[in-house]
Amino acid sequence: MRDAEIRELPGLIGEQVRVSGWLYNARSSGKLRFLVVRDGSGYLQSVVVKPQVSERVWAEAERVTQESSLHVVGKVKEDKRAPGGVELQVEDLTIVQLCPEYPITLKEHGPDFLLNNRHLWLRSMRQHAVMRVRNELTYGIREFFHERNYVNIDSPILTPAACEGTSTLFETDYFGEKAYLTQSGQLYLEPAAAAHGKVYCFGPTFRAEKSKTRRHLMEFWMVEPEVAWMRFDGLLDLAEEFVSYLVSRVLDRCKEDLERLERDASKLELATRRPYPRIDYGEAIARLQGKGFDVKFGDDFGGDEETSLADESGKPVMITRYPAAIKAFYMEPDAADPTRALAMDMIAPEGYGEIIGGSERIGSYELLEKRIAEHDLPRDAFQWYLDIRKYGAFPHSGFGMGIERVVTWLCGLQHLREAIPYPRLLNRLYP
RNA sequence: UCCGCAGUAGCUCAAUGGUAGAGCAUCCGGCUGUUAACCGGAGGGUUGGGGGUUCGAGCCCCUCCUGCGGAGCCA
Repeated sequence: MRDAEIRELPGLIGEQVRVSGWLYNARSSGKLRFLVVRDGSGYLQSVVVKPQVSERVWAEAERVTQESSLHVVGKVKEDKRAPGGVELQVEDLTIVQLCPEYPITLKEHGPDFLLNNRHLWLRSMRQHAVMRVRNELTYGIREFFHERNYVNIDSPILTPAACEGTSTLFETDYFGEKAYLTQSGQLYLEPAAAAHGKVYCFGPTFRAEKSKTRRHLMEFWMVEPEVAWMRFDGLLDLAEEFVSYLVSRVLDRCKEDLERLERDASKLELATRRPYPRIDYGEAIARLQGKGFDVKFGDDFGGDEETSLADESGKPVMITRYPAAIKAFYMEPDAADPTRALAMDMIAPEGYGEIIGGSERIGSYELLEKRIAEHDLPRDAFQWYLDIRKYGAFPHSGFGMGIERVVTWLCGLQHLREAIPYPRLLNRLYP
């Protein structure tokens, strides 16, 4: 007899194994009991037949409750009637801990209840599938960059000042000084690009905006590549290659999870095919006006406008060359029209919104100094950032991608809060 | 911060201003192939808090609290 994970069982037909896990669900039919056991690697229908087991084992099978931890021992059997085609003919059953009435049933629950029980909700089949997709995505991100010789540079979480000066920051005490939780690693990445050429950071990001929409979290994860000598066109190519790689990878390796989530994979397959549409900001405004949206040149896009633009092709779309006035201070102006910034947003289809924001960065010391003044930013706090233009200035570009937004899109979720293990939302810091 | 919706059993939801109910979960009983199994029975309620209108309020009015969705802002 050997210990086995449920994932291995199709290769162990006829063998006697012990599986350790939790009771997902139980169904009964008189002298037959079907115990569905999950162990993290899969779900296993275990069949207990009364005349074939001891009285003790039968009694245990009758009293075991949902989410009790247990060991089941038995022979692995092929059976078309079992979900997954494999089941366990139970010979022995040991309850490790009998679980009292479990709050989360297999029926519907509301979001408030589920979020208060997030530590238990993670065990549910859908949440399990989402976390596996997230895991594949984050591993794929690191592999994508590592294979292309990027160096991972971790940016600090505690920072002395606003990175962009716009969003609200979480403030904390740093031995008597004010410190803030980072809202982007980018500014710290640019110096590292001068050291290593191609770099990326990947970590948590904090925004104290009082946003209450399905597209916002107070704490979320962002991956930010930054590349020396890369110009705007190269950035668009990189973003497109990156996203199409990740979608292909998840489609390839998370088939079962996407099926459990009832995600329509054919819609994601569109995003594996390059190129993605690239729409100039001015053209985007014109198209939206043609569809009757009340937008004018100089406006930023709302959720409905983004959805409309991305749904034209069903692929992610890149909106390029935004007016400099509505973008961040560090973005390089377009040489052909300095009122425009070499900025790009990538919008996911099906209403999932902006997943990437990026730009070519300002290369000139004088221009950056001017922009810092125009935005009323404290110059002293940015001296080190200006230094990058003082000591060997170079063109460079980068973008940031929000992990939870991508997970939400890939999994076809309704809310960003399901895409992170422990979501931090407005007025919600538990568990 | 602003706008809208909601709060009834552990959970999801019903209930014309007139005796608070159902499904699931729990407990008891039945069933040798169940697939969120099914069938029968039982227990389970300060209807979010406070105030008001009324013979009578889960329902109408005021207020506060909590949650949800959206705007703004962004990934």
